[in-house]
Amino acid sequence: MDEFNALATFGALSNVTRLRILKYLVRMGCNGKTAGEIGKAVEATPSRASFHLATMTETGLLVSERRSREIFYKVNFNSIGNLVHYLIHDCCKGNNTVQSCCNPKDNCE
Amino acid sequence: MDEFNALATFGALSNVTRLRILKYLVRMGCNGKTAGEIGKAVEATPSRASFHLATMTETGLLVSERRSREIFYKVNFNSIGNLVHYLIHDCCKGNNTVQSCCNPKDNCE
DNA sequence: CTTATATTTCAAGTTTTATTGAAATATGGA
DNA sequence: TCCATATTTCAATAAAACTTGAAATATAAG
Repeated sequence: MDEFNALATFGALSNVTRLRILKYLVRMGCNGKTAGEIGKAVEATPSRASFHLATMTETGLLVSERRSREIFYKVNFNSIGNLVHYLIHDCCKGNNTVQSCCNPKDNCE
Repeated sequence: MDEFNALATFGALSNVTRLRILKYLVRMGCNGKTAGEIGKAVEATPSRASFHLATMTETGLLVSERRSREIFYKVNFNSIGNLVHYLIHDCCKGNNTVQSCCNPKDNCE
């Protein structure tokens, strides 16, 4: 992941509707859910849901697939993993676990 | 970390100036750097640097300390760790390493 | 007390992002 | 073909975030 994609992905995660879409889709599992179902779940109008789903798909957080008239969206876990890796690599100098990153012993005080 | 703080922290990381401030301060180590040095490093005017440093400090990403006329800022690694934990907990159902989160085997395909 | 340095705060303007509702596109069935 | 459903796209507006430069605050030194 490069800086441009990291910025876009952090931006995608910084909106409450999109963060709730992500949480909903994580719960809903591997088949994904339709744009309509997602919109209802997060209480967004169709066009608003579509707008946020497009943003999340552009950054790579979600992947979409049309099945007949419906479009299914699901989480791209690799994208989340890549973001975490980017954050840990750049912010914790290569330590690659949450534990070593967050250990107070490593935090200068 | 709650949803509100996660949103604010993702927002703090979604701006290129702030992301570069974070990277700079990670490199610069535990004593921190002054607002002036940080501003020069990321090519921001004093007021712009101050604005972004305030945003980052409010979310908990940075901590500040005045020493005489200067204000030193440094990274709060716990904040980054908490954010990663929030992301992994909510997005990967409790698996707490990057590896298990991102393993394609767990990704339904 | 005055001046200089470091930083923040404020108000104004600009840019970006988000919302809304209507219209357009895509698919499937009668 | 015509109609219904699902979703997206578009244009207009609204809201939030960012930038700028000037003024204010805080600290220190002469």
